[in-house]
Amino acid sequence: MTPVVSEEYREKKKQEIIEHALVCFAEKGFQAATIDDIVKRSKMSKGSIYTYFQSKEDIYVALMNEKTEISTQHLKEELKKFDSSIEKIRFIFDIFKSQAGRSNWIDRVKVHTEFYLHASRDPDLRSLLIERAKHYYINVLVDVLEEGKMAGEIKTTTDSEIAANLFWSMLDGINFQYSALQDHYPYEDVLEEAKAMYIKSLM
Amino acid sequence: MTPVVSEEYREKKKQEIIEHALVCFAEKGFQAATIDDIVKRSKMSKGSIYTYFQSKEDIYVALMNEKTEISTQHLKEELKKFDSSIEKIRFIFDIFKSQAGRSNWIDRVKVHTEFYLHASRDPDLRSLLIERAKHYYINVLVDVLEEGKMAGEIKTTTDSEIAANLFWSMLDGINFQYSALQDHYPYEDVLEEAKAMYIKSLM
Amino acid sequence: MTPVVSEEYREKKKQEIIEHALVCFAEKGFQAATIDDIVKRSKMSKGSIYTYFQSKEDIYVALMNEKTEISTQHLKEELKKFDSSIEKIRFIFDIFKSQAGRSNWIDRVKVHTEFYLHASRDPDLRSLLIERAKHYYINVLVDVLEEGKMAGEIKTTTDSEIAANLFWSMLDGINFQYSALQDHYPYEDVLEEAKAMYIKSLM
Amino acid sequence: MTPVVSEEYREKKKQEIIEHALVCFAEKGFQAATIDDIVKRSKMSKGSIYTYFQSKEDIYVALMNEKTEISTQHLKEELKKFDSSIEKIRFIFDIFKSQAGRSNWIDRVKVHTEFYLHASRDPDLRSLLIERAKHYYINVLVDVLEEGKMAGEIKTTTDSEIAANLFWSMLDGINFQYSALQDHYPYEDVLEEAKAMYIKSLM
DNA sequence: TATGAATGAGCCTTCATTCAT
DNA sequence: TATGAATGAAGGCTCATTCAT
Repeated sequence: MTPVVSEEYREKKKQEIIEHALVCFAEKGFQAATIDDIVKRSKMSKGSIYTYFQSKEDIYVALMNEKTEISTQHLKEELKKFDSSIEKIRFIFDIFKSQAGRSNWIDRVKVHTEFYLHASRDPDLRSLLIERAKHYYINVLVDVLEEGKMAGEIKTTTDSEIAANLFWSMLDGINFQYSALQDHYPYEDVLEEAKAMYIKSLM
Repeated sequence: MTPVVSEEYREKKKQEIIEHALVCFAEKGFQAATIDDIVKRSKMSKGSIYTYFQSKEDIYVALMNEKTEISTQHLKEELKKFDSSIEKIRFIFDIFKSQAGRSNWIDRVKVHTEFYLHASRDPDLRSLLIERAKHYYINVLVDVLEEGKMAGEIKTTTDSEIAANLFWSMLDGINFQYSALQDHYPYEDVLEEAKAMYIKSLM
Repeated sequence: MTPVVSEEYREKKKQEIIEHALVCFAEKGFQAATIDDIVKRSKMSKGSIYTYFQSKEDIYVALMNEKTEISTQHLKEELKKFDSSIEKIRFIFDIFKSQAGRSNWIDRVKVHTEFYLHASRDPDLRSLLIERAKHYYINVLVDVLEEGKMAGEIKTTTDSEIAANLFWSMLDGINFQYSALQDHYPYEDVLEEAKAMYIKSLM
Repeated sequence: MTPVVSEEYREKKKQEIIEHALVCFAEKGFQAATIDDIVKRSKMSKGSIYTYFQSKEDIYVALMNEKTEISTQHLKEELKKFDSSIEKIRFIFDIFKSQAGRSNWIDRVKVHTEFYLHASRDPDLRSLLIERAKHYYINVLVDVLEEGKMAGEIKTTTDSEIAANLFWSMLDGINFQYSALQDHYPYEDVLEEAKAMYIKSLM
């Protein structure tokens, strides 16, 4: 067992690399971004990067596994603060809305989208993706919706699974368009409209 | 001096290359797919491909410029068949639904998504993309919605531009999730749900 | 035996190709110039060019074998017009001087130089080159010099072969510098100076 | 952050590549010589060569910028050793004469000639060439000649610039013929004759 | 651990030449 | 004879990864 300090150091270093890699991948795409790009950005040596990660792909996967504000883990905690299901859903939309100005939000969306594409081509990653989509994102929403049905907030004819899928698909689409069109896309307005529409459809 | 081969022959050849390229790009992604992959698939020679296209990117762009069932040009024509705005919107959802089984629909979506990502990084392509998004897709919907408002089908408080953006974003998101998760994604059900939700929100 | 007319036609065509090829080779160099360049310039088809020449190299060699104003064949005839050896030498310098303005003189020099380089690497061409240098160019001068010695115009201590070599080397060098530096090189003045110097050294 | 390898190491490596490239370029010409040829000769990896040079052309230019025994820099130093202008001129001829046996002299001349041709087609390189020809080679000779005129060694009617151009053109031509014809060319004799002729013309 | 030089497989593209029409 | 599409070998260059220091 290596000492804790060393482990912390490793973690800090990995995190640093991941952050710089995110920008590189967002800027050029995973394939087009080179290790040398990350080297330049992170001001680390090429060898160093390979002490912390086994391959470029490894950095990519680590980057996607990273905790973000919208990770389900974190999301679940946050949602506990609300009693109403509708409020919970409102809250999720608002989290996205609050990302609007964030400097690296578009970067994250781009990398996320590309990673989906990438993973859809790799059997192992694809399984992981499906697993995560199903058991994490979908389930978080399904729980909220079921809860809402029980509480009488949401009409019982709603198919939670379908509705949950629609929920995340819609957000994905909005984020994606935003990441591509940026200033030419009315991100916040569309999110607000989507929120109203989605909630209306549940009631 | 009449050309040895007809213009139609050239067009047929280009189309052939594009079709094989679509599969290759979908399978591996634009970057990872090699000209040799296209050579193998199309059973043409490498040189031949370069007689019809200037570069790999050129094939990519041609592929995206291709007329499809969902091209706005075609869409506008089709929409004229309907009187009601709501019916028009229903129709668009149904076009997508009808793609569900189509062999290369997922390929098309993947390539479309990746192209968006790709274009968002290239100033020239990006301008083209924004132009097209705005003046084609958005406007088609805006026209339908405005028409619906005039006809009293759609509530006048609707902001057509926002609603139009939401419409296409939602479809993009649904298609994207479908292309990534495939059998694990209830494409048709989600589309049906989205249709109901969207229409409800307009009334 | 094909009819004479057809042979003339072939010759005319070949000549045409050669002329366009000269410009292409001069502009880009033999290697960098492509058959397509010649196609574009000559407005013939690629296939046509290959009916008259077996290969790019073939055009190159034909181009070098072409009769020019400075070809020894032609030169010998011209020199007969002069009685004095010194006058003959003067005349040769003046031929070069008269090329100064000629539109394609620099092209010819460039192609000539490059062909020398090229031929020096190909055993067959190299033999041809040596043969031609020796038995043609050198001998023309040697004859003139020997004649001059006999006539008492040129001092008998002159080694004709060395002097002949020096003569052509000097001209080669002057032409070469001119072709490279063009307007920045005082071609005519240098030729005049060289003429004076060379003649002085013979007497 | 000290570099892992010293600057001298890098310089040594570059030099090594240049030396092998010289042979390759001389053997086949710049265009025909491939990076793989240099790889084979130098026994380095392809990637390695690209760590030290940006492109094939880059190696070519570096090769031409290299210090040689006949570089003006070096020449100027050497010429200081002589008081008499005539002696200086003699000395330059003798330097060339001393190259006669040198293993890579012919290679150098070939590459030099081809580079001139090459540079005459590239605007940037052409400017460099003209600059260098004028301000270096020509000026070295002009200085010697002017000095000689002042000292009464050289007749004052001589136009130094013309004479200087003739000087280098003549040497270029002699070297070029030698490089092409090799054993079939009486290099040393021609140089000796040229020396006598040139000096005689100055007095 | 840190560094960056070394490696070489792999890719896009070019182009001389062939050949069916 | 004329045309230009088809061919595929070959070449310059990149870049993920390794490894000696």
